[in-house]
Amino acid sequence: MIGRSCFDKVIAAYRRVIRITSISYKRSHTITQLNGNSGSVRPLDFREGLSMIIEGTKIEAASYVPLLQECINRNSLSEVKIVHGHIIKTGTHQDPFVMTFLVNVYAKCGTMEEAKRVFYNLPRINAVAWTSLMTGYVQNSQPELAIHVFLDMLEAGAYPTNITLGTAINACSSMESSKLGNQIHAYIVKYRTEDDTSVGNSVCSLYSKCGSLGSAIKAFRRIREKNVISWTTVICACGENGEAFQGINFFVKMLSEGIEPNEFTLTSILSMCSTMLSLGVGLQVHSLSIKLGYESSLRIRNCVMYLYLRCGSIDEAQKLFDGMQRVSLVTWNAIIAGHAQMIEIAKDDLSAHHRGTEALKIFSKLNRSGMKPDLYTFSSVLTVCSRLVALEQGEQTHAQILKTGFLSDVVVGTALVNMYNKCGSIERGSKAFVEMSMRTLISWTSMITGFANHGHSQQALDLFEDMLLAGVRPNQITFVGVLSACSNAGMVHEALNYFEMMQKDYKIRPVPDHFECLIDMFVRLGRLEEALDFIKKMDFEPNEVIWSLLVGGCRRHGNMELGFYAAEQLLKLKPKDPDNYLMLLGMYLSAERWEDVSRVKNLMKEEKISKIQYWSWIGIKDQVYSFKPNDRLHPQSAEIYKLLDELLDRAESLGYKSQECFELIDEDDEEQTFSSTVYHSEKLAVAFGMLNTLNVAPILVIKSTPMCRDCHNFIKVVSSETGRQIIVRDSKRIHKFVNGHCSCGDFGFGL
DNA sequence: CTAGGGTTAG
Repeated sequence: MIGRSCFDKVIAAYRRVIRITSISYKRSHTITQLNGNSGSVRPLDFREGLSMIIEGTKIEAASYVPLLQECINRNSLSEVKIVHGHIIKTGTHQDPFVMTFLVNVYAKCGTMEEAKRVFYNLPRINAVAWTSLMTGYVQNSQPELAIHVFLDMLEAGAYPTNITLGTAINACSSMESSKLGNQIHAYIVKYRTEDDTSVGNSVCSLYSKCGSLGSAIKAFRRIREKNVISWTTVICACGENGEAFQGINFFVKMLSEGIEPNEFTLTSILSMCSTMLSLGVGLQVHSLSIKLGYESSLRIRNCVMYLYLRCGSIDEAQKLFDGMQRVSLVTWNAIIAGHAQMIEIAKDDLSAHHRGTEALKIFSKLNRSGMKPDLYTFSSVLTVCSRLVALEQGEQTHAQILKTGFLSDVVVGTALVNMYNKCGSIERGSKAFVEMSMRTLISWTSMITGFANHGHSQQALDLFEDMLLAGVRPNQITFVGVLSACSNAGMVHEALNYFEMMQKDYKIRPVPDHFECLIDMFVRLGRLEEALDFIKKMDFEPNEVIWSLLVGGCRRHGNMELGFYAAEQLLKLKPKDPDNYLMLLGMYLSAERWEDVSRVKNLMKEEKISKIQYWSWIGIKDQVYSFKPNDRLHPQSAEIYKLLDELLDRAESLGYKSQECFELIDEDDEEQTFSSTVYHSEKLAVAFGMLNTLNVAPILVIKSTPMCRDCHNFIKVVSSETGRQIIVRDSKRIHKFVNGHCSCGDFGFGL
């Protein structure tokens, strides 16, 4: 980074020179045009050219250009060096045109050191050469250096062309320095080159990057002869500034004026369709791009695939992916992220789980393909691991990240912290957090929430105070973590304090999530009247979660009158969460209110509540094993039940009493019946885990519905009897069983 | 001269 005084120097120098040279634009322009004309030399085929070079045959100077161009397309620095060597051998390094082009070539290959060396050895340095070096620095994310070159150029007495000015503006755009940009723009206006197409394009882009769409559109309007780049720039400006719809309008106008979009235009429009989730428009653009001959364009294919993913048509996306012969890393990343995103919105846990394992499969395919994953890949994969509670895969990914050096990236680091926390290892999560060299709001929030979910309330609150001391401003989500920490520990006083702090000090409006934490807290403490008071105080209607918390609390604390009232409210909302139907059925059943039981069942049919699936699953190595209640399909069934019966006996001798717990069982395909069962799916999965993992390894089980009280008691005893850590993540929270205790404080199970 | 597509907390 260079200081502001340097910019002032640039401006001062620029001011000096532009006064003397303002008349000479025309002349510089001709130089460009002359250089742009490569004459009537027959272009060489790449292979032909390269073999001539290897044989040492002399080739014409102008033939080097298409040859080098092909090297760029193939992104092959080694081939560039071969050609460069030949240029020197044949004495063509005296040719200013070829050598200037070589500056571009090295810049495009990302090696600015080489580009600089060629530049300083040029036989003659003209405006095009200066501009090439500047462009190189802008492209390689060193805009400050581009401005330095600009200054050198002016001091050397060279005349900036329109393209030079445009490049200087581009450097300002990358630095997001509207100040310097404005200054240069002022001179552009003064010397009336504003209506020039390439200058105007750059100015339009500058204002878009600086966040003023209005100025960007004005700059666009002032361009006399708008080309496809001008249109693309203004369309992108709309997209970048959250006005995708306006961008589409510009696109339509562009088409009606007979300007043909190119690959850039099409990809920009397609990604805007993705953000707007307008699959229909996007597909029309896709067929337009096929008509225009871009059917095999990888970039357009990536965009269309991403469009499908965003709009939830994952199968279409997968089909497109499978049909692509050539893919880029972005293609892989998009399909992995797409599957990861589908985990959230999947209809049921089993299909969500399927999405996740699919994503991990694609990731290992990517690794086998020889392409190197990057920080985007790793962030997505870690997210998938955390959602699947796939600790082993997460550890492997962690190792791979260490090897490839992406751990220094703050997003990857945050995803890693989150993965360990979600997979039950708060120790490694907090270790990874401490080791981060930089933390964002999201990192802090993730760790606070991690502590809260693991029942480490005090640590969550301490960390929150650290965060404030570090000068990071909490947001709504941070406070959800803080309040849930208070709620889990029953810290009423602290909860109310933080709730007030959030509103008064940080001006954050409470959302339902915040109230849910508070109401949950009062309900757990059996302070049902206070919970009800709080509900009355909210400035929005109580939602499904809030009523269901109240119903659950009333059942637990035996306040049936309030319980039935809350249940009525819940029924009125026609809940979406299958767990709530289960809870209501349980309540009415134990109260022997048969009419209400059938009322709930009818509502379930009416609302098309999918069958409640009591699946549990466990991942061992790369395989995932799933279990239904009383599952006997598994090949190891005999061993599983034998171990389970042994454990039940041992537990009973220690005072564990099996309790009747109800789950809805699928007896035939049509009807769900209510029945009690000892062999709940989580018991089976835990036993299976014991049989198939090392004695020291923690057992990780996921369950699609809340754990019941019986399984919770049983697994507590098992954890102390066997000395194994057992982690069950159910649909509500994480339960970490260690030495007979659960991190949820025994308030976190279902019925 | 446009420089596009993919990531983290709930």
